[in-house]
Amino acid sequence: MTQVHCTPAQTAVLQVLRRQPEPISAQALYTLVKQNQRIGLATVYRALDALKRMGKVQHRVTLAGETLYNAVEQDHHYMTCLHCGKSFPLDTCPLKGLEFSLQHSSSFTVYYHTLEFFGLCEPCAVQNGR
Amino acid sequence: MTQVHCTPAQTAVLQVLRRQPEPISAQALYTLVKQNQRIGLATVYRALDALKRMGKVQHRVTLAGETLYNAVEQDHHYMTCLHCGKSFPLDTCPLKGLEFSLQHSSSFTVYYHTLEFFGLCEPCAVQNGR
DNA sequence: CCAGTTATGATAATGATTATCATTATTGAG
DNA sequence: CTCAATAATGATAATCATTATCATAACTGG
Repeated sequence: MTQVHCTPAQTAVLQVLRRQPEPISAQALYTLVKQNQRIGLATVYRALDALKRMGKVQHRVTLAGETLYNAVEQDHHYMTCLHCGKSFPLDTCPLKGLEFSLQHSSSFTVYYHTLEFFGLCEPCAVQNGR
Repeated sequence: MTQVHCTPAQTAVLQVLRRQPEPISAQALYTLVKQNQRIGLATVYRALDALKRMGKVQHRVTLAGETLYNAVEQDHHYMTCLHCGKSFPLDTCPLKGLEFSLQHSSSFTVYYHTLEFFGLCEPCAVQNGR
């Protein structure tokens, strides 16, 4: 059964996450939260998962296979270079303002979305013959 | 230096991938390719990476942390339930037809994008009190 | 035909995430 | 308020997809 209230750990994790200007990994978050209170790494993972299912936290996965989390309030989107791996933030979400109620079959409740563009950044494109 | 020509392994991987109706994992692809020729798992991963950098293959990561690949020709998008993990395909890409040349700073060459919606599917939403 | 370079395979190593399990906190009935 | 049942937590072992390593095979240009 999906819980309604947050556990202390979840509250702590969410609180720290909301202060981050950029999406952050579970491990990095673990380090930050631990500065203020006793908490285990597993609990951080569990909290992030629960918060995701509550629609309060969203995630994306880097090319290195690391999952990054951020509060849903900040909807981050990036262009990521397939060559050097760097990510460049977009200033707006291209989906902003579009109406998707139609698209989302009435039976699915959307909490958040992940949108990312992949390709080559200028330096890498040049360096590789065009 | 980014290569221009495909190696035999890359050609084989791409060929099999193009036959798949759905995005598939590297390991599953490995099994399929191996039915026709001698190939190593590492080579499949290397080929997929190279094909990605050539803009011929795109990827997305499941909630289970598995990376799925598909030929760029088929632009798949999904709604994924955060509770049961099932993915439901969208019939159209919401970005279709939109113009992003402005969005993509002229200096970034976009090969593909990944768009995914997360939330709760009907059954899971009901089962969890709304 | 050979030297140098690139691709490949098999397998060991990596590392983020998850499972396990004993312990602690919480909650509700009485 | 007190105890039993349930949920949460922490420490750590286990998992498993992906990557690194390294010896071998294929290819390329001269």
